[in-house]
Amino acid sequence: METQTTMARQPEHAASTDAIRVAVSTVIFSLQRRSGRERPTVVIPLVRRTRDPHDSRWALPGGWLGTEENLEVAASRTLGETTGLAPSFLEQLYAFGAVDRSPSRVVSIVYWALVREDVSAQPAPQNVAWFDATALPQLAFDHNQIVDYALWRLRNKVGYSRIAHGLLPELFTLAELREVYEAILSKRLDPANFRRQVDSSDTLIPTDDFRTGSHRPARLYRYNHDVELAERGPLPQ
Amino acid sequence: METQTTMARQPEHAASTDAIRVAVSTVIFSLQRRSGRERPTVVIPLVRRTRDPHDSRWALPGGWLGTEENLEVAASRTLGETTGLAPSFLEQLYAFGAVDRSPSRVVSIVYWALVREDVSAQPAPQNVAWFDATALPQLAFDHNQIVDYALWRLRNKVGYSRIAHGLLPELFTLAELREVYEAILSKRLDPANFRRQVDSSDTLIPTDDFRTGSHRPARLYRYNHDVELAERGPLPQ
DNA sequence: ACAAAAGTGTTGTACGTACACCCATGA
DNA sequence: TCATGGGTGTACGTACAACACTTTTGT
Repeated sequence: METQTTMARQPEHAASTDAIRVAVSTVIFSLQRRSGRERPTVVIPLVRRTRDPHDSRWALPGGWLGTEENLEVAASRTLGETTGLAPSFLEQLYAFGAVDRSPSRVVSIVYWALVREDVSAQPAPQNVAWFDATALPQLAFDHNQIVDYALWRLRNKVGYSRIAHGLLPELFTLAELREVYEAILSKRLDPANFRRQVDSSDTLIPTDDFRTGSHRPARLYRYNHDVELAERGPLPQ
Repeated sequence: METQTTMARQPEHAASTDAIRVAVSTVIFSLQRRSGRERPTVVIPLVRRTRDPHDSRWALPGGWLGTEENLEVAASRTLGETTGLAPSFLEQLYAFGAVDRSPSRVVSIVYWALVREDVSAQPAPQNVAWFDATALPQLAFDHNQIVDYALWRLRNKVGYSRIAHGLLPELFTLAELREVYEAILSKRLDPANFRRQVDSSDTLIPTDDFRTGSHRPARLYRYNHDVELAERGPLPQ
């Protein structure tokens, strides 16, 4: 039979794969506030391309997978090269491999990450700029679709995990945490109910410090690192 | 600066990727009942390898990604070669790319699929056998971990989507549908509450036929194809 | 008539939402 | 003292689990 002969051919001979290359890219989410106390915006860093195809278009940070490099390591590497710091969250998003997504055949393993708010305030390297994630220009390749999908995952995950903490610095007020949720979900949340929800979930440790501002001081909280930002299931590593 | 030069190198020159090959594999779930009216078991088909590495071990169906072949097409192809039929559900699971998962460097894009119960009752091709998904032997490569992850996704998704319908034939009783949930989740469900839950969700169309057996006949239902088995988000295609 | 599955009704608890209300501070 | 955000109390509605109960068949 033809069938099982074909199937038994697992990874030991490389028939006609010569032209397929593997890249790793990362959608990196962070927060920015225009002026000091404004509501935050979800932003992502993009890299301006300096060659064809799509010369001078903005693209996701990424690069070729190294022969001796694990996928997640490659994602961390490009992430570090772009933001200069380590992410508070990093997860595989999807593998994009449509034949026509690039002139040559490229399969892109895309990751998505969160970096804390203070990080994206650092000066960005040349050719790197931060954009409002909901108002992007036309990007290179299929990167607009990729960002849309990453945003969808972010919004989803915010609903059933504590992932939003990954965008905040060590200490934060409940209002600041709520504003993160509001920025991601694009809707206002009831402060009273929000408070009860989060502090009935054992993820916050109250401190004795307060953020003093224009009104009644707000208590500062710290994230309880005993609970994971998000359950990842039985994935290796 | 070194940084942006590195990052701007997107997919136009193929430095040191020669040794990385791309495979596509699929975890295929179906149901089997030992005798006619027994409780169903979740089963998956495996292929016995006939070469090194891992000669004679069981492995997931899969093969090399064709140069002109989209990822999902490759998954469908290997799925058809194994089961002989089309899946009722097919979704990307994860990209596995650890350096040490195979003697040579292989990145496997893994899909998972559901095929209806009646399909897996057909005689399997030579070298293909169906196994209880919760009691597998030691498989080739990292395939045990992959199946564990696929099972986790299946159990998760069963909680928030109508995916279980994808394992049943066109017509089924509520008890049969409930048994699918019970087999996947490994726990018993209250028949009364289960009934209300599913038929308040607009996914079932009652027919005028009944399944007659040893007791009171049960109404047969049909799946309402207007509602998707599972929401996939803004993914391309 | 009886066993067993099909199918209905009822109740309690948990949780999210809406919103009224008090508290503490800067200006 | 007033405006405003911080923080508490309470009431309502929906969703789900538990379980008692009725219906309908085969034997």
